[in-house]
Amino acid sequence: MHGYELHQHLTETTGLRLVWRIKQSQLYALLTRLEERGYLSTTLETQEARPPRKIHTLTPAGRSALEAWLRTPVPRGRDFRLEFLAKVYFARQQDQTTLHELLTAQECIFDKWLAELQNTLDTLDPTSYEALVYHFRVGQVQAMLTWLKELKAIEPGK
Amino acid sequence: MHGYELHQHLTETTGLRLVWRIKQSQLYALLTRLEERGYLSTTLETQEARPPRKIHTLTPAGRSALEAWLRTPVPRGRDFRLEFLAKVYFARQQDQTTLHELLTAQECIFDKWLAELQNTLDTLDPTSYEALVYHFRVGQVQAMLTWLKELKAIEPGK
DNA sequence: CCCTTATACTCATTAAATAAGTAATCAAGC
DNA sequence: GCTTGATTACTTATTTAATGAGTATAAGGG
Repeated sequence: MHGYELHQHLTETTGLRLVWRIKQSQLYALLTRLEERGYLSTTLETQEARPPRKIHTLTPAGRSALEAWLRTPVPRGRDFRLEFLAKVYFARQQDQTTLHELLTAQECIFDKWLAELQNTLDTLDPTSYEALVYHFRVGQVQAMLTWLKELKAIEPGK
Repeated sequence: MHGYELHQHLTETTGLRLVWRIKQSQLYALLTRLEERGYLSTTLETQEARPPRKIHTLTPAGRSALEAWLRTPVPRGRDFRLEFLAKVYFARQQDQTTLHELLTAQECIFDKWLAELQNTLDTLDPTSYEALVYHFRVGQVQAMLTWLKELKAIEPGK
């Protein structure tokens, strides 16, 4: 796909735009960076009377980086809203197994984190600011965990 | 306070560092920006054999901007984790009324947002990616709302 | 015929964040 | 007594992300 077309997909067609919005100029910059890093190869498709299209294709390195990325859960809660939901977007387009494994891996990470949070919360003065922050985090992680579980239940499982 | 001291407070003493971490160089940059915008006034305190301290004081404009900021709820959920929790940090140092009003205002905004989310969720194909994203958001907002309510109940409220 | 919209990409600028440095003092250790 | 390392206080350079605006051309609509 060339940059222009890709941008159209991202702003119109795709559901991905719900979680990941990018301006045109930023996308172009991103594409050249991805090429520099060897994830994309680019060929020019000249047209008469229009600027030539840069057709970008995933290199083998690019494809395997993508595959790896989309199987890896995110380490921190703050990456969930954007990055993890993007992973889910792509994982759903692969087989259901990929999605299931992603969800389970993420659940596992959050289970551990939740336990840690609960632990430190217990050590804190319940009237302190710290306690209030930890209490908030516990709530957020719990919400993410129930969402993960519900999604696993809904999806036409493996 | 001068920049160095402020940075020490932010990395050691304060509970604020739980939600808001800043590198030294970034803090200095921020302070000069705040001065440029008229929120801080700066005086030099020369010492022998040490670089002079820049003592920063809130201008009236700065103080009132702070007051306004800390009474204003955040418009979007993604600003909650960092910005809203910071507001709570400062609001707790004022009288309890300020905190209570902040919490209530935020609750009000999220109530409306939740209703909107529920509405659009109903119109969506439940197997679509969009539905899944909205479902997630509903969960997050609900978690924030219960946290807000619990905090209101706990604080020695007016 | 003029004005808008679509096509396709570029460039300049601002803003945010990190890393790394400076240069002097003081305390402690071998 | 000489080095090592921590403390004080602020600077500078570099990278990265993000925004905004701009270019040039052609097709389509009133």
